Amino acid sequence: MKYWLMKSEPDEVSIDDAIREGAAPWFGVRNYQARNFMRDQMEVGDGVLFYHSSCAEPGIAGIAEVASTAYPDQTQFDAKSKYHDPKATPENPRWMLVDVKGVRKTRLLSLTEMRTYPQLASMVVLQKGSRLSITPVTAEEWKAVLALLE
DNA sequence: GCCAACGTTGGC
DNA sequence: GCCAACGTTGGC
Repeated sequence: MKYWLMKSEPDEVSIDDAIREGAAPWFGVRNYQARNFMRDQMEVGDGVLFYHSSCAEPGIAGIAEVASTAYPDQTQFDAKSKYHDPKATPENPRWMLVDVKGVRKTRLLSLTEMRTYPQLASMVVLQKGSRLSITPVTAEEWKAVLALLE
């Protein structure tokens, strides 16, 4: 059992969407580090901090969980998709994803608030210049975040 | 819209 | 393999 923080633009998929839709493919990741986390490390049941990015109030907006192991992201094969990758083929997929299921909405733990807590200072998402859309969260960080969301 | 930080591409 | 140019992310 591992823990993760996953960024989503609420204009695309918000925590409300994720809860309403249930398990849904986390498509569109086009970064190798983030892909490798999904492909190599994620397991069904892993905890996810659902983070809203590129919006008025960026921060953790809810809890989700990993709902599948990794499989190919179908949007890479779709010439009409903005996530199309001409170098990917079904025989040789480049991009993998997992299904993610929204569990519950929480209060918004904003990025600025997160920065005020020493117990969260180690989180990858808070590091200078960090822009990875999927980052590992330690058990200690997970517990600390959940305590703040009570 | 700006821009710092970082990732990717491609010529050499 | 180096690295300049370019593209993207994402907070502000």
